[in-house]
Amino acid sequence: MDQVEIFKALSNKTRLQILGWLKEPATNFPDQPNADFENVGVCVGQIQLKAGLSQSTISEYLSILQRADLISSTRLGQWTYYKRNKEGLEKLSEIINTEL
Amino acid sequence: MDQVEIFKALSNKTRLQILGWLKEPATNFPDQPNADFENVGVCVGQIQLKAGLSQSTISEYLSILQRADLISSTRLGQWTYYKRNKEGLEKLSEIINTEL
DNA sequence: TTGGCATATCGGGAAAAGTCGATATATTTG
DNA sequence: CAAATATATCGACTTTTCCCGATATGCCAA
Repeated sequence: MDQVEIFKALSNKTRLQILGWLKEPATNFPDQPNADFENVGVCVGQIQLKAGLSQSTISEYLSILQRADLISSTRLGQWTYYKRNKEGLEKLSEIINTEL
Repeated sequence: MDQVEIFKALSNKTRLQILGWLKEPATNFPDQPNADFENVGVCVGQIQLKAGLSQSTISEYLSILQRADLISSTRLGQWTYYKRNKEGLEKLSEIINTEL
């Protein structure tokens, strides 16, 4: 994964917020029914609701974050759940600490 | 400083390279005459030479990095020297580790 | 198997970023 | 002070990003 793409993914207020929300899903998405935050994460609709942007925009933003390895997705039935990707964030931290 | 602006500053290959070069100035700018890397850093012309983009572009890039607190500048005579800003980078690391 | 949700993809218009050459400003030196 | 040099700023053009509505796709239930 290109480093520039990681930083581009983070260069947007809404995408940064989403990542922050997914760090504490139980706190930030108290209304998600049948939540299994640990294993699957939060579904697109809940994130969209909280972000207040269009469905297509949020779907796109989530895929940008996923391409940057910052989040990962699981499909369950008609829902796609996204969660924080610990490994990707650790790698980012590593880049900053060793290369910049 | 807005977090988004920090990540935007890093969302460009050349700017990322500059920051990397300034981490090891003695290695990356062996030709700078009268170099005082510790105290002042590297002058714009040397960075421009290495980056291979126009003078105006590099000047602008350096000011973007400075606005993001990732580097700092010192004017000495007709030269402006830029160096890595340790504190800003530590703060960035902190953001990633605690908020994302 | 059809209708209804949830999500993804597509196409586009507006805004921002990338990058340049030209010009302005500051500093040193003759 | 005038010329020379280093850097900053400006104006312009191209490319990318933002964000939307419309449409497509996938999945479930009746």
